[in-house]
Amino acid sequence: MPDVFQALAHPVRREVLRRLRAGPQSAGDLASAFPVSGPTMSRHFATLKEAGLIRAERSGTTIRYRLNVSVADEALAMVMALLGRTDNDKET
Amino acid sequence: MPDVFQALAHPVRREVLRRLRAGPQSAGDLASAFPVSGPTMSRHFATLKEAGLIRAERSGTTIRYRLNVSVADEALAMVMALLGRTDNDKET
DNA sequence: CCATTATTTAGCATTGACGCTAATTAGCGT
DNA sequence: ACGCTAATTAGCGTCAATGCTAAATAATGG
Repeated sequence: MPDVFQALAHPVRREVLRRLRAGPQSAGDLASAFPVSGPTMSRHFATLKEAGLIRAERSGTTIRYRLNVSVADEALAMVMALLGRTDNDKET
Repeated sequence: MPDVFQALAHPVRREVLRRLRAGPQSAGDLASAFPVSGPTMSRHFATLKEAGLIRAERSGTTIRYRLNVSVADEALAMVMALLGRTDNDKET
């Protein structure tokens, strides 16, 4: 799984993930919500896909993307392990 | 707050954060734990500092870094908002 | 098979990240 | 002031990420 953190590093990709939390969406619909070209969006999808965060599913001519919940959960667990509290500190 | 996600995107910086969870540590001690030059480490510290994730504190000639718990908590909350479950899905 | 729509891949330019060595700043002891 | 140690800033390569337009692939309908 090629670096989930790298995939999260770009605002467009984060927004894609946020939109996919509401449910699956086609590449086209997703792409039209951003001020970048289709090919560029396609590359962002590929990055998210390689990180395992989303999955593609063909439906005729359109491709529907959806959040890969298990990997998202793993990523969240990693971040918690990294930044989460352990009752070692006590300040702002 | 200059992109926390960008700061988390590099493995060395993540490891630094992980080490700082155990408590404050000097720049030198921290740096000697990684196979990169001091100046490079210094830049990583700067990135983490700009993201607000760590704080510097001079102690004589040495500089001690420590996790900024409040920002770490905020970052964690952001990731949870991004990837956390909402009871909308039901699969692997 | 050709046209059309949806999406990705190819190719290219620009920008930013990363890492190095050399030089600089900062503090302390003599 | 000088020298020493700790750390950062400056300057410079190199490589990866981002974004574009143009071309290719995939699926469907006539």
